[in-house]
Amino acid sequence: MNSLSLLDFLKKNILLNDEESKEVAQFFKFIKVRRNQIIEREGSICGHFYFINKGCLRLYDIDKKGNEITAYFAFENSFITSITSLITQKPSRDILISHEPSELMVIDKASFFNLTEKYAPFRLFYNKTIEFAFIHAQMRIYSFLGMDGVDKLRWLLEHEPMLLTRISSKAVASYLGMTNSTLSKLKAKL
Amino acid sequence: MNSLSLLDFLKKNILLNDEESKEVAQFFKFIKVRRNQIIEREGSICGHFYFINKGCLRLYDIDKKGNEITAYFAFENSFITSITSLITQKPSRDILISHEPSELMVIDKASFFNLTEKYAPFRLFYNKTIEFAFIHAQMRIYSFLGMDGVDKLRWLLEHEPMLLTRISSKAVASYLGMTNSTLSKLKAKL
DNA sequence: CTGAAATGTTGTCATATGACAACATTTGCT
DNA sequence: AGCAAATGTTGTCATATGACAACATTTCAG
Repeated sequence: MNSLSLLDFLKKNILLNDEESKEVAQFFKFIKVRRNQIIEREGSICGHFYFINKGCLRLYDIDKKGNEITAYFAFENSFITSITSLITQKPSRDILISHEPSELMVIDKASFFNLTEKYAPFRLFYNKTIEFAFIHAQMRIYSFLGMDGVDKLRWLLEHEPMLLTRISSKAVASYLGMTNSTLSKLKAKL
Repeated sequence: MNSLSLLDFLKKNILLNDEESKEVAQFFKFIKVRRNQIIEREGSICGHFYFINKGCLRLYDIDKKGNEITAYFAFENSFITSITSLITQKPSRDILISHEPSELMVIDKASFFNLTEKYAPFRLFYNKTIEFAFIHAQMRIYSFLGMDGVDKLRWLLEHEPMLLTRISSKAVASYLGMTNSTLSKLKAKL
């Protein structure tokens, strides 16, 4: 059964009971994606949330100079989407891509927000998720605006070491706001 | 009467009726602060939300090198607080300071969250506020990681021009992630 | 009002990082 | 398995920005 991990998550992290968890899970659809597969593209209005059963996704943007800037990464047992486009309902600047072969549970925006209306714990979970996404973004601003390259790399080793083991250097560099050649040189320096 | 602006805000932006607005407003306390007065200090656990009746506040942090990094600014008719400390209930890295003589309506954390329980429109407003704070932080990451100084300044002129008219250059520089001397030179270049 | 402190401007200089390129390595398609 | 494309490494060079300092201007407290 493909939604085992989602059911677990609904029970343990969102604190729904068995019954509710099954009801909620019915609104999700299982999809499988290859490595480096684009899941949401730039220019479209994002209408889905993705729960990651297995694998990892990345949300990024392409700036005026043609360079990638990474918004964030997500791994198993977490949700990801282009929240900006989803909330504003404007065409997205973001691209959502898989970095490993992944198994996802997809839910459309309307169903998702209906669930936040119907199930108080689900709403609470959504609100907490946004709060922590904000705190994380804020921490990144604090951390990256002041630091030089070596310090950013050390920061990453301390706070999000998984990125360095599971994600391509190019994508990590785009998350740290530097080029891949600079990142490569910094890693050599240690 | 000091809470006129708050009452207006509760009615127009949060969509509470007259009765409800008055009830809600009772939980706020009026305070007046001078220019450059510290309202929340580093190291304490933040327990209040501040509605700005008049004036402007800034939330910032001091990094390892001793440089200021600004999280955000807020002007009249908006809320501000050290949301990270308030949510995590950990000692704050943030300092909240006034940049003009300001009139504030303060509410403690517990009362605030009680209001989100009691009044659905108030809860909705809080959730929307966090969503947009997140979107704003994300936009800043996108905008600032890739850009050089001139582009950041142009970005600011386009998106938040009020900062350049109402806020000291030093504080603006700390928002853009550059030194005040660099900002000064960039402004000279146009 | 007056002087002290904070802020803003401008200059010089050192340095971290981007741009670009050559090459090595890994990945992915058929 | 084998070739093409993407990614990673390393080098050289140019440049934007930080560090620091001198000075001008503004702000603020007594």
